[in-house]
Amino acid sequence: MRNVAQNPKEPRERILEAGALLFAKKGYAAVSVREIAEAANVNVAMISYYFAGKAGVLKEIILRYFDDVQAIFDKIWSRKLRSEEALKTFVNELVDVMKNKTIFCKVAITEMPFNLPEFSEFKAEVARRHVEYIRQGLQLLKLFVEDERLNSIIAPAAISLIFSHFLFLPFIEKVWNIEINDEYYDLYAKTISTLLFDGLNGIKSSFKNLIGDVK
Amino acid sequence: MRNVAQNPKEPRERILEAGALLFAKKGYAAVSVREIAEAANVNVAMISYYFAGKAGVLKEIILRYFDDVQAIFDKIWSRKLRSEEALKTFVNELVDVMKNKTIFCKVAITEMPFNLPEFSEFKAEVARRHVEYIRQGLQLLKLFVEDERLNSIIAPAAISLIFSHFLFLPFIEKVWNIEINDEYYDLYAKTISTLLFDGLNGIKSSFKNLIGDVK
Amino acid sequence: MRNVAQNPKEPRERILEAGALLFAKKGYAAVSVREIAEAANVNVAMISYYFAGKAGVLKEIILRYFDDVQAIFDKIWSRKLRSEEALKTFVNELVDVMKNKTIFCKVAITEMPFNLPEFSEFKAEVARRHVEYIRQGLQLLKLFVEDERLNSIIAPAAISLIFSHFLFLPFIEKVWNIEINDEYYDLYAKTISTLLFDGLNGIKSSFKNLIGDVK
Amino acid sequence: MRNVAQNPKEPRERILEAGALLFAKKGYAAVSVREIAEAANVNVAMISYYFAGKAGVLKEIILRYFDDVQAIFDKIWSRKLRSEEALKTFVNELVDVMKNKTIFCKVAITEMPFNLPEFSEFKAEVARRHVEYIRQGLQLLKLFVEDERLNSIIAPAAISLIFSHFLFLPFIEKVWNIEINDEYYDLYAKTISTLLFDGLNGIKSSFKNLIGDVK
DNA sequence: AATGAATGAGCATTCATTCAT
DNA sequence: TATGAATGAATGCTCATTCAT
Repeated sequence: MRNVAQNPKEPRERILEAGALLFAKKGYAAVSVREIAEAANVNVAMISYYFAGKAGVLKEIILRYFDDVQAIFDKIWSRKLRSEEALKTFVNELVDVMKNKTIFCKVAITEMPFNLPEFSEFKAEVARRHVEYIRQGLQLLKLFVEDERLNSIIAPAAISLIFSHFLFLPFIEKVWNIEINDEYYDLYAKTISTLLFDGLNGIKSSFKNLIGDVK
Repeated sequence: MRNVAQNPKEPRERILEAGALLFAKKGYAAVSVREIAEAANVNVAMISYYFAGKAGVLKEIILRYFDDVQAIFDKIWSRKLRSEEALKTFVNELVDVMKNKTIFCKVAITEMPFNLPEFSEFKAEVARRHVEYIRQGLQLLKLFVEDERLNSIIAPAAISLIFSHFLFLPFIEKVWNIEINDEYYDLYAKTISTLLFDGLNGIKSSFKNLIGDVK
Repeated sequence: MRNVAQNPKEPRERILEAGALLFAKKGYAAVSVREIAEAANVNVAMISYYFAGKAGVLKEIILRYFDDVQAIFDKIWSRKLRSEEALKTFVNELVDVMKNKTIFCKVAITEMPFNLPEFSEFKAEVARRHVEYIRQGLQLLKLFVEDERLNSIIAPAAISLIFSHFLFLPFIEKVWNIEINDEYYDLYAKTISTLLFDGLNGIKSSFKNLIGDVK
Repeated sequence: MRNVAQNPKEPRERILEAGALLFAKKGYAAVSVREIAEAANVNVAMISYYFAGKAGVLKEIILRYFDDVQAIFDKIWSRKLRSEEALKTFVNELVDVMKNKTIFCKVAITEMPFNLPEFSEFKAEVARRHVEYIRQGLQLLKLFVEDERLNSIIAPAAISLIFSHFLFLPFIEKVWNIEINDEYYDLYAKTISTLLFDGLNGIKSSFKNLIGDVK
C-alpha cells in the first residue's frame, strides 16, 4: 500500500505532508494531532483512523525516507560504480533526495537521536534493515575495516556531513545572508563530496594499520 | 553567577542535570517538568522558581554548552595556533567537552534544528553571539571565503561532523557492537580531525577560484 | 446560535448555568473550572471545548444579560412610551429580568467593576454596543444633558439603584428577616420606580441650567 | 492597634495600600499575595506575618472602610441634624470618604456581594455591627417603616446609589469623555443627594400606608 | 523583622484517543 | 469515510503558606 502512487489530495497524503512539515519545524513531540489535522484539513479522528495514532504518522514518514535511501544504495550496486564515483553518486543522490523531500529527510534525521519508548522497537527494526546496506557501502569504498570502531565513526560522520545543511538550516539562515536555490545545492553537493572523498582518503592513509583487506 | 562552581547537590544543579539527561534522551518537548522534578528529587514548583519555567532549563543548558565552545575558541586565539594545529586543537577540545558534558552537548545540538516560538528570540541571540567566533575560526583556517555560500556550507559541516557520534549514538549502539570508552574517544577525535583536515584541504584546492586571499 | 432556544439538558447550557451560579456566589476569579464542571456534570475539558476557556463562560453570561437589556430598550422604543411610563416600564422589565435570570444579572453587574486583562477588550466592545442605547434612554427621559458629566452620573446611578437588591442580597438576608417572593419583587419594582422617577424630577428642577433642550 | 497613626512607609501599611489597589482593580480572588508583596516592596512571607494570610489583608481593608462609615454616622448623631440636612451630610461625607479612600471603599463595596467561606463569619460580624446604625439612620430620615421589606429595599438602594460611580468607573471612563476631579465630585454629591432626597420623599407620600409612626 | 527556599495542592488548559452517528 | 462530542490523563505553572535562618 505504501508504494502505490497516491493522489496528494487524498487525506492520507495530506496528513503525511502536514505532519512532516510540522515535525520538521517543531519536532515530533511538540506537535499535536490537532495541529496536523488542521494543517491537513482533515478531522482529528482521521489521523488515528489512517495511521493508528500520532506515532504512526512519524513511522510512515521515516519509512518513506528510508525507502529513498535504500533506492540510492540499490542504484549504486546495480551500476557497479567504483569507489570515487560511488561516493559522489551517493552524495549527489542523497542531496537530491534532501532537496526534493526536505521535510521528510529532516524529520528522519532529527528524530533519530531520541529514544521515545513508543519507537524503540520500530527504530531497531529500521536499523536492522539498513545495517547491511551500510556495511556494503563501506566495503565498496574500500573502507571496510577490521576494527568495527572505525566503521562506527565513519558511517555516522558521512551521514551527518551530508545532512549538516538541514540540521543547521535555521541557524544558517540567521547567520549568513544567502539565497538557497538549485545552484546553492549544486555547490553544496560538490563541496560535501570533495570534503568526504579527500577526508576518507586521508583516513585510509593515516590508519593503514586498522584497515583490513577486502576482497 | 552561571560560571561559579556549584555543588552538584544543590537543587538548581540537580534540576539542570536531570533536565539535560532527559532532554538528551527524549527531546525537550517530550519531557515533562514532573519527570525532571522526580529525577532531580525536587518539588515541581522549584523548576519554575529557579528557571522561570521548563524553557528556562533548556536555555541554561544551551548557554552552558555555548560557554564551553566559546572557551575553546578563546583558547585557540590566545595560543595563536596555526591552521592545522588550530583545527586539531579545536576538534580535540570539542570532543573533550562532548565526552565530559555529553548530555549538555547533545541537547544543545539536537534541539538546534527546531524552531519553537518560545526559543526563537533566545536562539537568535545565541546565534548573534557566535557568528563572530565562527567567522574568525574560518579565517584562521585560511578558509574564509569571498563567497559566503561556501562558509555557510563548511561551518555547519564541521560542527555536524564533530558531533556526528552524539547524534547517532542510539543508532550506533544498535548497529555496532562496540565499547565506548576513553580509548574510543581518542580514536574518534583523531579520525574526525583527519577527515576534516584532509577534506578541507581538498576543498581548498578544488575551489581555488572561490577562496579569497586572507593575510 | 446564541439566541436559539436550547435544551437546558445540553452540556453547553448546563455549563453556562453552573458557571453563572458559582460566579454569582463567589465571583469569577474565585471559581475553578473543575467546580463548574462538577456542578454541570460535564468533563472539565468540555468547558474549553465549548467556550474556549473559563473566560469564555463569563463572556457568554454577560452577553446573554446584555441581550436581555437590549431587548428591553427595543421594546420601549417600539412602544413609543413617554417619559414616566418609559421609566416605569424600564424598571419593571429590568426587575423582571433580574427575577428570572438573577444569577446572570448578578454576575454581569458584579464583574463590571473589575478590570482583568483577559476581558478588557471584551468589555470595551460591550460598552461600545450599549453607549447608544444609554444615550437614547436619557433622551427619552428628557434627561439628555449638554453637560456630559451629569449623564455620566445619572446613568450608572439608575442602573445601580435598580440592581441594588442583587448587589446586597447576602447582606440583606443577614440584616433583615424577610421572605423574598413575587410580592416582594412587586414592591421592589414599585419602590425603585418611585425613587427614581421622583429623584430624577428633583434633578430636573434643581439643575435646569445644565439640562439642554431636547425636541 | 488599628487606629494608631501609622507611617505609610511602614511595611504593614504598604501591604494594605498595595492590596487595596490591586483588589480594587482585579477583585480579591484574582490577586495573588506575590503581586501584593511586589507592589508593596516587601517579602511575601510578611503578608502572612502581619495579616495571617491574604484574607487578613481584605478584612483589614473592609474594617477601615467601615470605621469611616461609622464615624460619619456618629458625626450625624452628635450634631442632631434633621432629616434633610442629615441626608445631605451623609451623602456628602460618604462621597468625601470615597474620594479620599477610593480604593478602600471600592474594595469594601465590590467584595460585599460575594460569599467566600473564609469571610462568611467576618461579614456576619460586620453586618451585625452596622445593623443598628442603619436602623437609626432610617429613623432619623423618618423612613423607619413597620414593614421591614421597605427598609430592606431603601437601605441598599441608598448605599448603592451613593457608590454607583465607583461600581461603574471603568465603564464610565470608556463611555463618557469626562475629567474626574474635585469639581466633578461636588456635582456628583449634589446630584446624588437631590436624587435620593426627592426620591425618598416620593416614597414617603406614595407608601403612606406602609410607613409607621416614629416618635 | 525579614528573607528566600521549599512544599503540596491546586490552577486552566491541552493531550491523544475513542465512539456513536 | 467522516464527523464532532466526549473522556480521563497529563500538561506547565501558580498558589498561599511555612520554616529555618
